Amino acid sequence: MAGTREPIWARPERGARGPQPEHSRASIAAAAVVLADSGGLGAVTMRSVASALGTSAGSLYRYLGSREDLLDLMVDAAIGELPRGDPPAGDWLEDFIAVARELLVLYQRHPWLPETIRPGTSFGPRTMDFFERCLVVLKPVPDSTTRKLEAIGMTVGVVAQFAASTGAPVPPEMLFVAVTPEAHPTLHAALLVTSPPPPEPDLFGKTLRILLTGLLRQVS
Amino acid sequence: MAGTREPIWARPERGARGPQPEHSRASIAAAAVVLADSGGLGAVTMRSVASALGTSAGSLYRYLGSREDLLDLMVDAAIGELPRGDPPAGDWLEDFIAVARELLVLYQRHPWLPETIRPGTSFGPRTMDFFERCLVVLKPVPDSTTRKLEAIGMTVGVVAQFAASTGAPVPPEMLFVAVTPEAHPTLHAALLVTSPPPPEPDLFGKTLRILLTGLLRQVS
DNA sequence: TTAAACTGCAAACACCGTTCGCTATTTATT
DNA sequence: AATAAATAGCGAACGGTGTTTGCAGTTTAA
Repeated sequence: MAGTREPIWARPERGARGPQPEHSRASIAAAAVVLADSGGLGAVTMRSVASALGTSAGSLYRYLGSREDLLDLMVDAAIGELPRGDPPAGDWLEDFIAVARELLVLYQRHPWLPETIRPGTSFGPRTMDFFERCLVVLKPVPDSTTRKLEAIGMTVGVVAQFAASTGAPVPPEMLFVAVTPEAHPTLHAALLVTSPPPPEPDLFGKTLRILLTGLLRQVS
Repeated sequence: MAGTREPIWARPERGARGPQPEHSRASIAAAAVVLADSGGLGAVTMRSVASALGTSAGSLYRYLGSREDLLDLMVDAAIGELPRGDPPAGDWLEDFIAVARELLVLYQRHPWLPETIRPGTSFGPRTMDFFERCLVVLKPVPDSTTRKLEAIGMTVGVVAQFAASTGAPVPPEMLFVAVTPEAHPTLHAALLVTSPPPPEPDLFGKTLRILLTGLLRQVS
C-alpha cells in the first residue's frame, strides 16, 4: 500500500514557507510539451526538461513526486489547449462530432498524447473541463449520464485510433513482411491490387455518427 | 536513414555456420510473455528475460537486434494463442463478433498486449494469420477488402478500449480529485448519484454490432 | 586444412529515474 | 526582534536500463 501516492492535483503547488520557487508546474509542463512535440515522449527525461528550464534533474523533485506526475501535468496542459466555448447549439450529434474533431487535431498536433494517457493517469482540472463540456453538449440527449460517459469514453478511444492511423503512415512492405501467398491468400491478394478503392472520404465522421446514434438517443 | 532496421521477420533466425544456438526466438518470446503476464511489461528487461533463460543480457543480442524486436516477438506469440479454426459459418456478423470476443479475452489474459502493439510494431506471421482469419469470416460481405480492413482495424481498437476499461478499475476518488462543483456541475452531479443505472449488460457486443452494421454490409 | 562465420559471455558505456546531504532563504511562532 | 521550522536549489551519487565490444571457443564452407 506504500507504492501508491496521492495524485499531484491533491497536493499543494508549494508550501507556506521557504523561498519563492523559480519555476511552476505550468512552466515545467510547458517545457516538457515542447520537448515531446519535437522529439517524442522519449525526449522527455528529467534531465532534458530540467536543462530546458535551466535547472537540474534533482531540483524537479521539488515540484514533482515522480516522472508520472510530469506526464499527468503534460496531459492536462495539452488537453487544456482545446477551445473552451460552447459550440453553436445546433444538433447535439454534429456538435459532439465537432468536439471530437477538435480532439483529433489536438492528438495530431501532440502525437505523444494518446500514449501518455495511460492506465493510472490522474486527470487534472483542464481535462475535467473537457468532460464537462462534452456533457453539456450532450445535454439534449435523454439518456442517463452513465450512458453518456460510456459514449464519451468510446468516442475518445475512436479518436485515438484515428489519430494513430493518420499519423506517420508506415510503408506497407514494412508491415507485411510476414505475409505469404500460401498462408494468407486473401490478405496477399488485397496487397496486389494496383488501384485500391479510395478510402471513405470522411470515415471519421461516419464512424462516430454510426456509433453515437446507436449508443445514445434512445428516447425511451 | 540509418536509424531504421529491417524487421526481425525479414532476418534469418540463425546463420549457416557456428555452433547450434542454445535458445530460439520462440523460447525467448515465451519467457518474456511469462514475465509480462505476472509482472507487467516493466518486468520484461533484457536481464530478466536472459536470467529466466539462464543466460546473460548481452547474449540475447545474438537473437534480437533490440528490445523492440523482443516486443515484436511477444506480440506475435500472444496473438498466436488465438484459436485457428474457422468459426461455424453462420451469420458473418455474429461470427466476426465471436472472433472479437476471443481477442478480448486474449487482451484480458495478457494486459500488456495492447500497449505493446505500438506505432512501429512489425507484425509477424501469427498476426497475419489472425488478419487472414478475419477476412475469411468477412468473405460473405460484398464490400471491398479496403473497407473490410478499415472495419477490422476499428474493431481491434474498440476491443482494446474495452479491455482497458474492464481491467483493474481505478477508484473514482483517485480519478476525480480535480472535479469542482462550480466548474463541473454536470460531472459533479453525476458522481453524487447514489445508485447509478446498471451498465449495459452486453455493451461490447452492442457496440460492435452497431459499428459493423454501419461500416459494412452496404449491399450495393 | 584453413578461413570464415557464428555463439556465448563478462565487462563496460551512456543514460535513466530517483535519493541524499548540504547551504541558503523565507515564514510562522514565540 | 529572535528563533525554529519548512522549503528551494544543487551536485553527487545509487541502482537500474538498453546496448556495445572484445575475446575465446565452436561449427561449417571453401
